[in-house]
Amino acid sequence: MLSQKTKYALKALLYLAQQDANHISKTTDIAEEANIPKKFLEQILLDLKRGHLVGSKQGKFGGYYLLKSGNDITLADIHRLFDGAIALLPCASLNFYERCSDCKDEDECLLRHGLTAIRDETLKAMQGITIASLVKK
Amino acid sequence: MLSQKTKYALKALLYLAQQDANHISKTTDIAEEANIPKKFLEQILLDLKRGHLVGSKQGKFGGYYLLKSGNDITLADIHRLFDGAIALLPCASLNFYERCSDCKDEDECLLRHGLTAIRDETLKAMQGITIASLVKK
DNA sequence: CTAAAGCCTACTAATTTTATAGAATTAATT
DNA sequence: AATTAATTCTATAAAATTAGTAGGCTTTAG
Repeated sequence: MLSQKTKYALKALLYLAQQDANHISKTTDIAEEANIPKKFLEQILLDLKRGHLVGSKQGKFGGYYLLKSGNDITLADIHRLFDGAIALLPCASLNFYERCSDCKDEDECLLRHGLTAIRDETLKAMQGITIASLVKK
Repeated sequence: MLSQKTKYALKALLYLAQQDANHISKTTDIAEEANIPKKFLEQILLDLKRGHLVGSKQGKFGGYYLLKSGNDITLADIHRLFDGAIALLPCASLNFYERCSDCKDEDECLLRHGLTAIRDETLKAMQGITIASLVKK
């Protein structure tokens, strides 16, 4: 399951994607429209900024806007930014690889292979879902 | 990502699937072979029993054994038993449906549809992985 | 100078996860 | 009947994660 944070991030991105080009959205407006606690959303938008998915303008009349086209922001990107690995085990992850602490011999592990296959399929599916595709509904 | 509990459950089931027919395995043996804390494994095996995936024999020379063929135990089953929903949001779940607390109107939600599609694909993939398929490697 | 916005850090409360402990129960063997 | 070795059950605890809050700082338009 997605964390609240990831869900909120998706909702915020959907909001931004539905605005006119060059429109800048205030945190307050996104929070109200998408029903997200404002202070929590602030942090999420900052994370999205650090992830180079949105840009911001500071000061009065500032706010946030999409940096990339909605077609170029996939569910996989957002999942990785907030919830981390897409694979079911760290040892099967491309971007967040780690050994399992309890694993005696990774090459002999019966789980890894199957879970790597799952990762490939899930990843492909997640890369097929973009902010733009969600807006189109 | 899978929880430790789910991973341990998978490892325990793999162990059981590799034993001779009618063999009964002690918790201690599974724990040692699969590198799982014994007391934690006890609880997991009980959960597997309550989930009707394994059977047990009590008393001296007791232990656990698979109730179903390894072909009939899928990754989806185990995920649902320990980690719950396979869908990314509760509102997109078949077996663990719940409304999102922050959702204004579920029918209008842009997220649900895409996430339902993901669930279908992930579920299909997870149902394709069985204990038997993992053992075959 | 002021108002209104984003930026940043720290903290907190609740929940979940990952175990551990110990007693009760069951069953085979002596 | 006693012993031994196993599962079963309930409670507890420590650690990590999640979700959210608080408050001050910085930036920019007017």
